[in-house]
Amino acid sequence: MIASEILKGKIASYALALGSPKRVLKRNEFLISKGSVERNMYIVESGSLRIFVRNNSGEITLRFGYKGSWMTSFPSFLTGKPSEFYIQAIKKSRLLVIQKKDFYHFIGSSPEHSELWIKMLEEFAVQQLDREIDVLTRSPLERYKRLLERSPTVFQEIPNKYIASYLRMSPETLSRLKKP
Amino acid sequence: MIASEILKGKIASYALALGSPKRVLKRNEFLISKGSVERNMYIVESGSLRIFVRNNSGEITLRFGYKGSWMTSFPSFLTGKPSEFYIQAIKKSRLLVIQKKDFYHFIGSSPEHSELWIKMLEEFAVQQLDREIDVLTRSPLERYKRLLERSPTVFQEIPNKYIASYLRMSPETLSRLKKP
DNA sequence: TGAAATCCTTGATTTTTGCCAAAAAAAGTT
DNA sequence: AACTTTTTTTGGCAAAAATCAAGGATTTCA
Repeated sequence: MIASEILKGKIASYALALGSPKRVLKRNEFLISKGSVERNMYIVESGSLRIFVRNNSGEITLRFGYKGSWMTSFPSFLTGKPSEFYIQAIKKSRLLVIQKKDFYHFIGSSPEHSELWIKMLEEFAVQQLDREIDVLTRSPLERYKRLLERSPTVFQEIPNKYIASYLRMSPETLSRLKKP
Repeated sequence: MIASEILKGKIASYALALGSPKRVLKRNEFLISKGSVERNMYIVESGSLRIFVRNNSGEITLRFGYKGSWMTSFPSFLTGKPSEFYIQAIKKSRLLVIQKKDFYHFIGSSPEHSELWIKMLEEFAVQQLDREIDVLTRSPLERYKRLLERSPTVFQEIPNKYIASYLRMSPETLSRLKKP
C-alpha cells in the first residue's frame, strides 16, 4: 500500500543479494557530519538515530530513525553536495548500507521500480508538508499532541531532550506538558 | 538546469496546445477550500496567492505564489483526498489550469518527462527540508534574514501580515524587525 | 479622485516559554 | 551490582514575543 514500505523491502532484498555491507555505530557515533558527501542510503536494522543541523542558536532536530527507518542525508544524497546535516546514533545501531549506484541501478531497472520511487517521493512531499504544519503550530501543547497521535513510537525510542528539540521547545517545557 | 522550471515550461506549452482554460480570481477569492478535492495544478500568470491552513489558534501560511509559481493543494492533488489547505488570491490573479489527467498523461508520455517529474519531486523534497530548518530556527530575526536572503521578491509581492504568519511571528514583531 | 477599508507602526502590558540551578531518576558502564 | 554519567523533573526568575489599543499610512474601489 505504502510505496516507501514496498520499495524499502525490495531494495533491502536487492542489497542483501548484492552482499551490501552493514554498518555498526556505537552510541553517539556519527554516521555523517556536516561537510561530507552522502553516498549511501541506510535502512536501520536496530538502534536509534537522529538527524540534526547546527546553527547559531544550537542544534535543530529534523528526524529520527529506528528499526525499519530509511536514513540518509537526503539533500546531499540527491544533489551530491556536502551535507548540512549530521546523523548521529542515539544508541548502538546497526544499518544496512545501500550504495547510491546500486540504488539508482535498482530504480532504473524497470518502470515499476521507477514508479515506486515516484510514489515514494510523492509520499515524502506530503509528509513533509504535514511536518511543516506541525512545526508551525503555535502552542507547544498542540505540537506535542500531534506528535503523540501521529508517532507514539517516538516516545518509546527517543530521549525526551531530542524530542523536545524536534518539537521546538525546551526539555523543561516538554517535561511539564507530559504531566497533566 | 532546474527541473521544476523546465517541466513548468513544457507543461505550460502542452496545456496551451490543448486549449486548457484560464481561471481568474478576484482579490480574496478562494481557489480551493478545505474539504474539496484538488483536481488541477495551476501556473500563476499574474497576481499573488497564498496557501494556508486553519487550526485552533488561527491561520498558518505555508506558501505564496506569484507570477511563474506552481500552485496547487499538493497533498490533495496527489492523493485524491479532500484538501486541508486553502488557497486564496491576495490580489486579482490569473492562472493557467492544468487538469490532473492531462498532467499525468504528459508525465507518462515519455521517460524524459517522467524523469523530469522525479527531479522536480526531488527538488521539492530538498526545498522542503530547507523550509523546515527556516521554520525551526529559533530567533525571529534569523528567520526574517533567511527569507530576505532566499526570497527577497516575497517582500515586494506579499503584504506583511501574511509574511509574518509564514515566518511564525506576529505582524508587530515583523514590523519591528524591519526597522534597525 | 475621494471616501472607505485595510494594513502597518508604535507604545504599554501580559503571557509564554526559555534559562539556570539543583535534586531525583534512569540508564549506561565496568 | 555498584558506580558513574546522563537525563528528567521541579522551582524560581528573566527574557522574548504576543496581545491590546490607537494613530497614521496605504490601498482599494466606486
